Amino acid sequence: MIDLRLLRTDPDGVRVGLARRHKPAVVALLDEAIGIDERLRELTSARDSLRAEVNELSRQVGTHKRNGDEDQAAAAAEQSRQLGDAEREMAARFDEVSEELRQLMLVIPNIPHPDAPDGASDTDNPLCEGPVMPEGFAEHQRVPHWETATALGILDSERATKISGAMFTMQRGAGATLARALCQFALDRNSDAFEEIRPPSLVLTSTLTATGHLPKFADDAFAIERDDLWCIPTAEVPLTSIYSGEVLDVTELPIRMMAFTPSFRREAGSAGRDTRGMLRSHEFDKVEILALATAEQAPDLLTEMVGRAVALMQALGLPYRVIEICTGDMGQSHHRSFDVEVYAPGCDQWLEVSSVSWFGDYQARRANIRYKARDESGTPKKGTELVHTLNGSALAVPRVWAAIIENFRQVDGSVRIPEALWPYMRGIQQIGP
RNA sequence: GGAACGGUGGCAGAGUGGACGAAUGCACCCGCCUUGAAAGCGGGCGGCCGAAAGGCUCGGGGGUUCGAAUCCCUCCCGUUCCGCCA
Repeated sequence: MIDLRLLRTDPDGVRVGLARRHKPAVVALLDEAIGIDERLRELTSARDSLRAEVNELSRQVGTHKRNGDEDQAAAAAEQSRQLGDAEREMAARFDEVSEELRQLMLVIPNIPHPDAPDGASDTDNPLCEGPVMPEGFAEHQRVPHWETATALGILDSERATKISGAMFTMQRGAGATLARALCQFALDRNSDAFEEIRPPSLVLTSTLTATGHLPKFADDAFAIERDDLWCIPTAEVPLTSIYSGEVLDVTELPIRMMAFTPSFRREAGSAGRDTRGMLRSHEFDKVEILALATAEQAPDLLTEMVGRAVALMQALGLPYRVIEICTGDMGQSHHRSFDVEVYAPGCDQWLEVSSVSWFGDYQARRANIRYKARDESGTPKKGTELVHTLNGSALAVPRVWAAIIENFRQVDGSVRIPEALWPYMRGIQQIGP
């Protein structure tokens, strides 16, 4: 959620900031929220002053009773009872308006960072690093991974569909080993700075709301309705909420965590796209890195985390590039965001293999993750501040898997395994004849 | 799933209808004392909303009452025992 106080003190600033997303509906929501908030504040003070009177009268009842003055006590009680009725009515109206405002605030997106590039859609995303299009591929690399992998017996999409329906994949033999090796590799490469976590893969509604996936994107997630649980679409979801409702000490920050988890996505809006191979599926494995930080620590962490995602692609020897996400293409919770893409010569596509984002305090406000600041002498400051959250995929398995199969396909149809993965491959350095 | 007992501030732990936003201890902060520290003494010390007055907050929600940490209902969580189970 964006800061309600900022909305009150600088509504125009917020309006200008959100307008950069190029979504007129968003600004309309904002204006609606401003109006509701004004009503809410009027109700608050009306309700509070009624409560203050009831409380004061109740105190008087006590005092009178202690003094043995029953008549006065009864009179005050009667008066208090009448005010109490009015208070209840006012409180009910407050609750109604308050919930209305909350629901609205939950769907208002984050304000883009001033340095985020302006743009209307993904075609405006500027290139930060790497080639527009890499060159020098041989004919034997121009084979889609699903053909190569099926021929090698390491991808069995047909049987995956038999088991679970469309948009599920299954790797076998060296292909399954490769998928797992990629995870192990990504975890090991980040274990210098990130605590490894194995979080739950099913979460409460409140957990999925904290990251911004609910209420707006309910259609994109798998729900287990009978038990009121959701399948996580990314490890970002459980990791972000690990410290929800807690007050951390600034000396603990930044907190860095990483996790290997399955990720479940309904892909409701993508029906019919990328239906072949491993480019898009309902379930895939991913290693995620995440940090909780102060506002001051966040920019450097963002750079570092993009660098970590890039370093993995370099170590694997895959052609990659980094693009920054423009204001019109950003996700709801994003403040600033970068994608790492690798090139897959077989299907001739840039594949998004990592998305690293800074969320400002947007998620922390939803999840209520705060910290106690300290001054120069180390004395705790009064009050608390919201942390900033950042996260990114270190490595999303299927697309990297696909890119490896295509980039390292040999003339004879076999696939060479990048040397960085050898320690995790049980001695397999090449798949195929 | 069944039963019993619990859930109070950073922690421990009192509090069974009114003077309780909450004793006491520990931790923490400021000051005095000290060469420095400890001890001692004095003071302070949760969070949220609000410009303030004031309001809210004793696991969540609802109820009884003029008034609820305290009584009632319900849900959640924890501990122990039983059942079941990988």
